[in-house]
Amino acid sequence: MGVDRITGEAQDITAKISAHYVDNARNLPWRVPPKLSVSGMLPDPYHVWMSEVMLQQTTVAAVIAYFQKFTQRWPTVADLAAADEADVLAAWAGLGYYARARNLHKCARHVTEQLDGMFPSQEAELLKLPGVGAYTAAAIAAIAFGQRAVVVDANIERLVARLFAIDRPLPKGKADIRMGMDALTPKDGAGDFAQACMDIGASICSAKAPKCGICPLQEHCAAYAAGDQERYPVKPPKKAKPVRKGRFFWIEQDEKLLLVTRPPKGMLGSMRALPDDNWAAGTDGHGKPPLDGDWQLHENVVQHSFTHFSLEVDLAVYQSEKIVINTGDNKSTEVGLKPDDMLWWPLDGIEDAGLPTLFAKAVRWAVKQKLKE
DNA sequence: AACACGGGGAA
DNA sequence: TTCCCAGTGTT
Repeated sequence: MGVDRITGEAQDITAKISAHYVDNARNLPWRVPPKLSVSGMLPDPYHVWMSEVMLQQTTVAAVIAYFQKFTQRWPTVADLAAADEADVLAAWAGLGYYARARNLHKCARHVTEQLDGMFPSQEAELLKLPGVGAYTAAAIAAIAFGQRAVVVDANIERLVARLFAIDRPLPKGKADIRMGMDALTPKDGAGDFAQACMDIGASICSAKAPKCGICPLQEHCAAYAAGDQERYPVKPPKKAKPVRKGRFFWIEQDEKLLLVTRPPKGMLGSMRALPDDNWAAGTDGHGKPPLDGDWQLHENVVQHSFTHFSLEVDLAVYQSEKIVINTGDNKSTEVGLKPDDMLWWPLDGIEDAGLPTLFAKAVRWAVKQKLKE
């Protein structure tokens, strides 16, 4: 069953999606409500860009608080460009996929310094910006600039795959899905139309237990007609997730905790962290502490799941009285700690250090242990 | 084309 | 547990 089966109904489907949006749009902080949107009002491109980047592989519920925090702290793209990268990354901590935050800051500087603070309005130009891919470029062009662009995110992927019963598995099936969305996308109001589709995808055409009974597109849906809704979109089988072991090192002195800044690329790149045994390199960590002394080992205090592996974490606590770390020169110490990347953070305000969740979990465990003693 | 890249919520 | 989420960049 192909897209062509349904093209005759395309305008009908489009009209029903648009109509549904008028009364059922989610009220989201980066959005212009449909009532205002019809009179031509467009949202701030900075807000659209910020929200779209945050929403990449991330649920709306998780994004809202971060969006509020970022736009209050950095109201314009120039403000964000003027910020230190470390502050932006710390503010992003907990949201995940930290390359997004590095690219966000890089993009803000590019737009501010090279583009006079104006985001491009054309999809092809948007696509050149760091952290802006096919989806985000189309979304910004349509939502912030009123361009006709074919927007395909996970919601729309699912909605269209079901509507047309697209059998070719992803990622190849993405081309069919895109064609279907192209056939539906109106010349005017593509931004609201995309958001309308996403809302239906999120609240009706959900991944599990879709609410076909209240779906305005029920009579047009090929998957529903076949009683096969949950089969779409067809995806390839998933790979098994290996389990890896790693160790964090707790070094405390004068009520301050030793943190490091991680290397700028790869896992949790450029984020502040506890010193560890290099578990991120692709295998189990080596387990060796970064300096000589007495260590108390606590096994398996944290479990954490990443996209492609799970991690079991031990925490080794430094017990020796006085810590001797030569920070006088700029060489790597024998133990693998680079003075430039080290910082002592008051335990008191450790929640402000901007630690990714993995390390925040270990800190919470350690603080809790200490209270019990 | 396949893989790396976080974290939380839902069932 | 497993699956999924307003994907992008690298190899």
